[in-house]
Amino acid sequence: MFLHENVVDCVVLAFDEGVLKVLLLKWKVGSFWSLPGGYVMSQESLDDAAARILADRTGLGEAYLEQFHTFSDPTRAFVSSPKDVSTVTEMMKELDPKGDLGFIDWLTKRFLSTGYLSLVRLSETKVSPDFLIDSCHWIDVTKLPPLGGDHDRIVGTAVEHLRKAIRYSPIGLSLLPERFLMKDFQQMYEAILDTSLDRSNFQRKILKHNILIRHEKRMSGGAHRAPYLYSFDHQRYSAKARSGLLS
Amino acid sequence: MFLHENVVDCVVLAFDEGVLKVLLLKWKVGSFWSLPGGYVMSQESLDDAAARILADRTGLGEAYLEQFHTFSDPTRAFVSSPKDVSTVTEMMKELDPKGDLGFIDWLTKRFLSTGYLSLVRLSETKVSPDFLIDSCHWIDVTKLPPLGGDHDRIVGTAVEHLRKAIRYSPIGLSLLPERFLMKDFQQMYEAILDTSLDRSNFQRKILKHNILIRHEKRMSGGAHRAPYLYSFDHQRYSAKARSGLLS
DNA sequence: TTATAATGTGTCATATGTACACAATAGAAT
DNA sequence: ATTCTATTGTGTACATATGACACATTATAA
Repeated sequence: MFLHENVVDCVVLAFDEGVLKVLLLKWKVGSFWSLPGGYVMSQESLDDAAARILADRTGLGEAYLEQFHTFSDPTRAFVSSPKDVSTVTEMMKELDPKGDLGFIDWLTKRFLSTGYLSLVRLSETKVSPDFLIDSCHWIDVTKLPPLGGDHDRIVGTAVEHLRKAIRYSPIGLSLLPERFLMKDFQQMYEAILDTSLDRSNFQRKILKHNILIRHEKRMSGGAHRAPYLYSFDHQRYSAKARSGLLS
Repeated sequence: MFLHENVVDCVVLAFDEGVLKVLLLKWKVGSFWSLPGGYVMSQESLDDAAARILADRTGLGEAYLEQFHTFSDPTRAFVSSPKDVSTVTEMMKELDPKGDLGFIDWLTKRFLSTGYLSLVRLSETKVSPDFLIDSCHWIDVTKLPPLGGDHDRIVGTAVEHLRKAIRYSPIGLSLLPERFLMKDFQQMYEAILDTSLDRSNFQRKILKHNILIRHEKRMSGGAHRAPYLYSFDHQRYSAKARSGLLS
């Protein structure tokens, strides 16, 4: 009846140097930037497609991964301006002389794109380019380069979704290592909520939930009192009524 | 490359007799129950498709309408059991002797279905069946009949979404008439959150936000003090930092 | 005129939020 | 060794929010 092409685009976020960073791909053709994405195959669920695409690009077998929105603007082709189309057409002659890939179609068609939010630990990823992708970069979400299509809007929606979701569950922990400092924990919340929080009140509030395990101190952090390391008590959290850690 | 069939399913909710009700369709064929839904056309956005389907079924030109999830389980065909398929096959001979509609395919294929939540005023809707639909009913969301495919899960996800969304914005007002009683307002929140709230504290909390306009009293409500009517002050709400009305 | 029942507002104990103060301490500086 | 420094952990005091309930108000029914 009405046939559509469905893709999945992954907004892969990591917490690095105190800021939220998103994994972006720089294309060989035209130096376009995009999110990691790909087709949804015939008998594949969206979740499976997203997991496959994430795994292919980052090497991660398990990671926080959640659908947040499906984008469908009929004008949302990845490349739209006539100038860009001709640039791409030219460059494609090198990469695909026989035109087997139908690459132009691919870049200029409208797709239904389902966005997935993934939260990862930067250190656990092994990102890799491929024959279409020149390089992979972790970019501060507040300093995005011009992205193809509506990918900038997709990133924005993903961050907005994260901001809401973090009130209902401690998913932010997916961004931190197994053992972390209270300072890191706080900075992670501050980066996501784009606000500053009172250090001592934050600490008291989080600890009162009783779902963090206090471990040994981390020494050699400088000429001052050494902070404790903490980890998340999954069991204790599951036992309680699930909720967010802030407000 | 990979072609899919995309549909939109609308979870249309109304507040009636103190409970949340969802608009369900009873099919002529097989007496199946389903949500109102339909195809996404070639150059149509999902939002447009949802608005079209809602308008066709309820007559509503404007209504609260928001996408909440895309369902894609490969096994999510509307009719799956062999028994149901044969029942439908038989009954289809009457409705569609020449097989023009491809109705069996339609019921047994997997679709990508994007769920939309709509909040309406029951009194403003004019629901209408059609040549495939026997009748339309408003059903208590906590007392659903067996629905085709995963439509029960879609309703559940929609209500869950509403429960979260209502914390961020006063969308619940879309369920109430222009002027309403504080009691209705409270019952609406209670129905959505599935909890009971203290009457006097609720009233004080809501009024403190200063976004309700107090009008005349509603007389003839019974042998007791008459309550005020209220309406929502959109301007004042827009001027403030947008947020939910409950904590 | 009185009774009734739902409504609007008051009160108080408790919990939570917020802004600081202050003490503790690991390592650097002397 | 001793002192200094910067960060961390905890304390305190005040404002505000929440929750449970009391009480006064009042439109209609009896």
